Amino acid sequence: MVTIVDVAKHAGVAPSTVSYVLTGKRPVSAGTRVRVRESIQLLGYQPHAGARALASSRTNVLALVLPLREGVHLPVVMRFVTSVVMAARAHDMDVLLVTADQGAAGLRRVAGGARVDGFLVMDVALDDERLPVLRELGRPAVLLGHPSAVKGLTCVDLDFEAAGARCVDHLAELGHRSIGFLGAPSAVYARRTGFAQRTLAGFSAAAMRRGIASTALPAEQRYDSVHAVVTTLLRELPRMSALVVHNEAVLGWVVDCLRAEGRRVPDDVAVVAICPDELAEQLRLTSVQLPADVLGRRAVELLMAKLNGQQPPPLTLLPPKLFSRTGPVVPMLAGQRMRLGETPRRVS
Amino acid sequence: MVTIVDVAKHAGVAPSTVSYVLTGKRPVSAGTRVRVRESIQLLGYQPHAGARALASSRTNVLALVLPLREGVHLPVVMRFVTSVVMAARAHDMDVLLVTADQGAAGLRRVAGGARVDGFLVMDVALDDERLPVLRELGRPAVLLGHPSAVKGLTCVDLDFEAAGARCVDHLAELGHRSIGFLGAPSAVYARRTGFAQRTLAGFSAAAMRRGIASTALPAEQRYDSVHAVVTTLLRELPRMSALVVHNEAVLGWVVDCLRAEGRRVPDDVAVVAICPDELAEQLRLTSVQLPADVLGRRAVELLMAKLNGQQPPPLTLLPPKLFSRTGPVVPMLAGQRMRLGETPRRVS
DNA sequence: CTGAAAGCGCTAACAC
DNA sequence: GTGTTAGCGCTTTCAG
Repeated sequence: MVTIVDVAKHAGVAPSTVSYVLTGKRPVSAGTRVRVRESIQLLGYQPHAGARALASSRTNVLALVLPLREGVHLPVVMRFVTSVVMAARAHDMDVLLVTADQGAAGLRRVAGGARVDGFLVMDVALDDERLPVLRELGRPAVLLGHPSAVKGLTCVDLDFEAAGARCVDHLAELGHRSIGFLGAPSAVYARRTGFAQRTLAGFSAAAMRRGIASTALPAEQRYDSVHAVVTTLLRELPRMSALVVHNEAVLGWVVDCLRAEGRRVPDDVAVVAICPDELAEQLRLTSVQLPADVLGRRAVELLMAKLNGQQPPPLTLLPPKLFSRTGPVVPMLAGQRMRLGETPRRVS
Repeated sequence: MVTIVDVAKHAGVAPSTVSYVLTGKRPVSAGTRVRVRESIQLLGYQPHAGARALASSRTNVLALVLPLREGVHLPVVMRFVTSVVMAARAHDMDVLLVTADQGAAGLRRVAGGARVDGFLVMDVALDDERLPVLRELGRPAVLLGHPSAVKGLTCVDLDFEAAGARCVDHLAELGHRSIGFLGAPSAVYARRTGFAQRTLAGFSAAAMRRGIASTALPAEQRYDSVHAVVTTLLRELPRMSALVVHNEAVLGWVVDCLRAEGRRVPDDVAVVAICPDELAEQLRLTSVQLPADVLGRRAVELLMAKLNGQQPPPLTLLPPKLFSRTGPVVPMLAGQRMRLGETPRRVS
């Protein structure tokens, strides 16, 4: 293995100088800097992460705490993961995965062993048991999602309340006076997950404010549940002309079910979703974006700020963006014809 | 911070003894062992990961290299991730995430800095550019998926070839004589991804062997593409009575499209999928399981074996398991009625 | 069965 | 602007 001493010898300088070239923590004359860089390149030197962590008590690793619970939409989680990893890499950080099932003990273990510099925690409940632990550990942490009391924390989230309201406003402007809401599985509300409750609250408040009739129901991740919810909504709100869907997993089925009940989408019932753009694009539905990439990146940036001793605001809320998609909604019903792309070619 | 010296003093032993109690690398008398354990507990001692790595050149961290390319199904990747993390934890290992976009350089960086003990690489292409790098790094690695030449490597994979054949066999036994194959996006085949090609090969060979008419087409992740493929298949194989689908992302649409073309599922066209059980269960389709949890766990176990100096076989293939689901397939068409669960209750 | 002590490779005072 | 050096906390010989 090639060490810092090897590099120092090769460049004819002291080990510390090599270190300073690498960290930039003290000025090095241009000449030596170049020489050291060349030696590093030539010898293929890579600082030993453990040694560095030991000497500097900085690991350049952050922990990403993942949810694994019912009702979390795997593709969305995966989008967060990739955006966090890429953002972290841009700050020369690596990402250590901690699954939520390891609970508070997992956080303790990882922090206690000085394995990570800070935490990124996803899927925070309104009254999350990990919050006291996070405080006690005294390591910088940023939450993706936010609990009820935000004081002393750093949280990033989409403004779900505004998102729920935004859907209503958009539909109201189009003239709808009776709007349904199809939400996440009931378990998600039962465990007081912030984003779900807030979206619903924003939706309800906006409907109330505008004197719009509305009803909200949770939907499980099964076709029959979605179907039951849709028929119930149609029964309870006979004049329902629009539906807000906050449940990525069953979004496609919602359209199916409306059609199965004889409602054309969007002519009879307009559908607005709160979901990742990619999914809405695929189904060609109007939607409020769930910008996992932006949220992930912002979370990493806030964590880096805290690691550098700054005190970012306790709550960063991203304003929701509604993207209106008109035109034919897929999937189509029997009998209708799609615009076809080129004829598929055989797999080679 | 509480160090090994603190524990040693508290227990009245030498630091080395504490170390040996922890690692078990040399026998310690029952009495002292208990005393040391108590002190550790009492003081809340956690070994410093960096110091440990420096002294022992073992990090207890493994790198998981994730694919991020077009056509990889995010939920499936996420299932692998969680199963790998949980299996790793069972071996007292943590998981560091490396995204494939970091490429060979990412592997070099992580290995060179002694950040990890070994690699788990997902989504390996038949002629993967990272393989030579992995060899050169000289760290234990296990591949999820396998390239064409397996010599000197350690790979775990579902036996996709057998999976493709299994679908044909199952359908043949049910009397089908004309079977279509709807595959992954063409990009997946273009980049010579092992699992996709092998499934197709197994399917084609089995059809050939049994004298069954068959046609295979790739499908993009858009409704119009799926629709085009389905109509093309129906045109090219007019007597097609069964369809094998190897494309999780569009599985639901396939059923929609068949119905849009006036074919009842499964009465007119039987559909067999190769996908995670959960998805098949949701759609109530017969399927060959994609057991991400088993594969992930097995991969970790093989990596641990290599870290312990063993030489596991170069290729572990899991036999495919077909799970037959009969009864109504969702989603239903307009006019048809689902068995309803209980009436949904309002979101509190 | 246990202790003493020499590093592991790097950083960050402290010197000049 | 650069060199010297004392640790960082742990493992692991070598001694007993």
